Amino acid sequence: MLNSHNTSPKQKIWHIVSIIPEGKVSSYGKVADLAGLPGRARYVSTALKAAPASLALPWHRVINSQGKIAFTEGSDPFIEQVELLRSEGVTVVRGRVILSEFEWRPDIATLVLSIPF
DNA sequence: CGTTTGACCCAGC
DNA sequence: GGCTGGGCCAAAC
Repeated sequence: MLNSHNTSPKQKIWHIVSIIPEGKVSSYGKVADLAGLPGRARYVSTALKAAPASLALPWHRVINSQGKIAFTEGSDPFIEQVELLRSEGVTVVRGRVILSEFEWRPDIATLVLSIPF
């Protein structure tokens, strides 16, 4: 068995976020699901906030289930997220991303092989 | 300690 | 599209 017992919930979340491809986005709830924490979307935001900068996570690729940026519109982090997304080719209109076009849809096999827990 | 907060989500109007 | 109520629960107070 893999090391599921020594991987903390935060580490699992950080790992899932780390494998979201450039130019794609995922949602808090989806990240929670993939990390084995269904129903814990809220905790994903907590974990991202607590993530060490040294991990250099692509946190900007995580938005809400409606395709919208979760930060208050016009706030500094909101603006930063829009810029980061646009810099990698993701279209953002009024704080929203068209999920049908940019949502990350990993195939199961690739996903399993890229998750160490 | 008890209470509130929050980068959330979904079903059901 | 919007609003509500309920679920979620670690962190911050």
